[in-house]
Amino acid sequence: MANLINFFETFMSKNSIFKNKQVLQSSYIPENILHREEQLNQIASILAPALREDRPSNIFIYGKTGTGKTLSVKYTTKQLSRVADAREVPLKMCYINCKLKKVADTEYRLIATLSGLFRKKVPPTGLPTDEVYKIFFSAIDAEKSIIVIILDEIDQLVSKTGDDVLYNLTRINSELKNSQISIIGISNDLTFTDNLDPRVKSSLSEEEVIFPPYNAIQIQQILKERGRKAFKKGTIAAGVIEKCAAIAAREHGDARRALELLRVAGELADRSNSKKVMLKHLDEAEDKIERDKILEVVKSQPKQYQAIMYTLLIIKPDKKKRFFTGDVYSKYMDICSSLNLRPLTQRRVSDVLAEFDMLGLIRARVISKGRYGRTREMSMNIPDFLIPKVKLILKNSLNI
DNA sequence: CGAGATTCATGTGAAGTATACCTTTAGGCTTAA
DNA sequence: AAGCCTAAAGGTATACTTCACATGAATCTCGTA
Repeated sequence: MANLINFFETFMSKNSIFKNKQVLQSSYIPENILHREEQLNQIASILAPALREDRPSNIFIYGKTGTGKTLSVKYTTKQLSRVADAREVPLKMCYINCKLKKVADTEYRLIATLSGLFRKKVPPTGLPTDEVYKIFFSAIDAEKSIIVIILDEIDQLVSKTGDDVLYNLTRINSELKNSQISIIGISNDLTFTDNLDPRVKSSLSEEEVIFPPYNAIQIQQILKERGRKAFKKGTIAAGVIEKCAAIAAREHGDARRALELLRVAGELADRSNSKKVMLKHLDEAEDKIERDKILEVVKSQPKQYQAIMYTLLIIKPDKKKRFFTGDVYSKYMDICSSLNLRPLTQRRVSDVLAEFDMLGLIRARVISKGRYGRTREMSMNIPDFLIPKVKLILKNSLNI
């Protein structure tokens, strides 16, 4: 006990190198956004008519991850609704991330969570989908207002459930008496619109905004700006920002990654009682981020998925080695029987493996081996140094 | 020797099933007049 | 008689299974040079 009190005391008296760590969190919205003037202006001028209670055009936004799409949209809509509030213009913004499982990854759930934002609770299952539409419909049409629905990572939704949802959403306007909705779709898949129903495509992308990647210099400026607010003066060693930017620029100019890197490096520096963020902290941070991300994904998988993941690790944890669906499935059957777990069918396992590919846990592609059939060729995408740790987690969670 | 047919192992789409959950309805019980 | 609670009935979404067909290049077959 005494030890811990001591620990907390020193923790508090020890001065952190952070001034305000929040600034580096990905949820943080700075008051001025660098290098996105053009995009911000575009979005703002498209949305501005909302203040005169006209329906703004639908917007389709694309650009790779970490190019500031979400940030810019949130920033604009936040300012816009501030003005709207001041002038008592009825304007409502709904931000939804379609990637989140159990939140908005099916048509039903999307409309359900949307209704939830209007204080109309919808049960997680049981209602017919059109019933949910009706609930949503009456919720938004209850009083006159302009509603902007922001669908982040919209490509995820469509690839899983098709574009009917979008069609229904864009069509809903003609039925509404009081309100009008417009949709902002955000996607980081540039080819996303290609497989879209032409009607949906044309109405969703009445306006388009493109976010190009940042270059290394721009990322540096962003990092400096945020670093200045986040860290106390003189706590960043020379070259740290530069290296951080270089690492991120290597990955198509992903600013989110750069900021995360800087934050985690700072945390590591703090923890090791260092007075400055050093270059070595960056290296450590890179590992830690990757590790945490993967461990997080693995931990949050359902049991069956974990069993399959475990099978993959047993088969060949080597990054280079290739393996096929057949190998995986037969081994998986073994593991299931030794675990007393009812095995899924091969059909299902095939889908799960495809999902692992999407999650980046494995790399997979479908190949034909000619006379020897056709299969999914896979290789592990989890770095070697993490394998034992992942294995341990799975063992724990599967009671092995 | 080369064009076309064959073959294998599994991908993939569609339809069916089990489960968990929702609303509605009918019956049974209580309560108040 | 009206009100309230409970359990059964009837309905849905979702995760998974079952069924059946699609794939595509290595290999085989067979006619031809």
